[in-house]
Amino acid sequence: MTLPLKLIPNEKARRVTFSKRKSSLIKKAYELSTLCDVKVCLIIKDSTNQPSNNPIATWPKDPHKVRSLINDYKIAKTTQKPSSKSLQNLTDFLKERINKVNKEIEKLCQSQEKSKGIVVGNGSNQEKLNGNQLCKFASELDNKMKQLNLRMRHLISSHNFKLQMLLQQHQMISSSSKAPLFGMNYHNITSLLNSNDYVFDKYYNGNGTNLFKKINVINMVNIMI
Amino acid sequence: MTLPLKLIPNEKARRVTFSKRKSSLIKKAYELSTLCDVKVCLIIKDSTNQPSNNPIATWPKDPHKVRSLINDYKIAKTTQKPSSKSLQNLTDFLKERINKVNKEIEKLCQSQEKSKGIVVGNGSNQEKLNGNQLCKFASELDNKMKQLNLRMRHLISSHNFKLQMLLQQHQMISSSSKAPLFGMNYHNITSLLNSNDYVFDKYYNGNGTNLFKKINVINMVNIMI
DNA sequence: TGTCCTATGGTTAGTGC
DNA sequence: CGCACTAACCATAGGAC
Repeated sequence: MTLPLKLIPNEKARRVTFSKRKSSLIKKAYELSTLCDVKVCLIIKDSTNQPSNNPIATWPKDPHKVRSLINDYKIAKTTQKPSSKSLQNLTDFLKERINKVNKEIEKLCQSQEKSKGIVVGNGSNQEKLNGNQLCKFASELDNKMKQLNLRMRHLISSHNFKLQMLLQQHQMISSSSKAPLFGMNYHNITSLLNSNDYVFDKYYNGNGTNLFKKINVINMVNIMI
Repeated sequence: MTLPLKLIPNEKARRVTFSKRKSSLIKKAYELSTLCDVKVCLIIKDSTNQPSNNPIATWPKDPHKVRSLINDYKIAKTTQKPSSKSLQNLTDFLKERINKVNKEIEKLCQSQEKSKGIVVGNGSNQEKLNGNQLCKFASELDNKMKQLNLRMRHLISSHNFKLQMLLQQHQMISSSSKAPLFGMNYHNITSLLNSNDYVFDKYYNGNGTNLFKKINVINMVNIMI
């Protein structure tokens, strides 16, 4: 009957159709995965559903498999861009990337300045905040943390990629470990890795209990860029 | 013709089938999303493909939409468990969560100890690493960073959730902002937020240039748990 | 690789219970 | 709400190009 490809107006019909088509879609995903030996992940969020039920269905149901494919996707996303640009020159590429990151930081900072949050921590009117303001502050804080989280992920993957490029380039240039790369020798790099809070010695020597107390990845990235 | 639901042995037939069924699956995902106004995300990884092409296809193609739904999924995953446990007591819930996090940390640390990395940073044999060893080290580092990244995301979202719970609980108990919550008053919380490297005053007062140099979220989380 | 074609079988909107 | 049914529609394996 070739129903038009737009939102089904009748709510009941829509829910029935959703249920049926969701099953079929999951079945098809399973078939594709089985027949062709590929990893498939399906995430369906039904925001109209009552919030008591879990509004997000996935295939596969196993969260580990979902997480695994999401990681694959993210890794592919961060590593595919350089190849598309024919990888002209490593320094040019890094410069470009640094510019991009700096612009993003600038943009983010400006958008932060525009949004007026509740002023806290300057020591004068902290005690005047009431419960409602506290909640508002919590919400604000939550948003900021999410933004920072995204930012950190980006910086971390950016840093990982750059470090790997540096070291691979280093290997290509010379088999001797003493050859300088971009003005840094191996000692510089290891110093960098061990600088400040980034304690790799404890980490690799098996004493991992203080692992998460000392890590300040942001500082590393700031040194790198 | 009811082909059996198992891997298609013929490679060419498999690729053809994969291509056809992938299109159909994407079409179905699009139809479901349009007809029923739900967010759908499809990730397909074809590992058999040659690595030159991007082996991961998604629907929608827009990475922002993919990222958005992935975030929705992660949020739902972290917040769905308490509701299933009827949210008995907040402190019990937090204790349980703390135990869980600690166990995960322990597990992670143990798995770290088992995998033998190249020993760096102890100052004795750094200079003896050659180019190959450097690359190996870079690869190791990359893996560790990925794990740390995952870990940090988890701790951050965990922290966000707990803080929000605390503040909402605080509002429920009393409209006065001076009521203590779990032995902490409002001043404690703001002190906590402003402690160490977490400089919210600069952040909120618009001087955001040093924003990313000072943040040490891990310390915050360690204080909270 | 992609497209077209076709017979076959699977999917689905609508209906009834 | 879920299940069963059915006619119409669609997906798809296989083949050809």
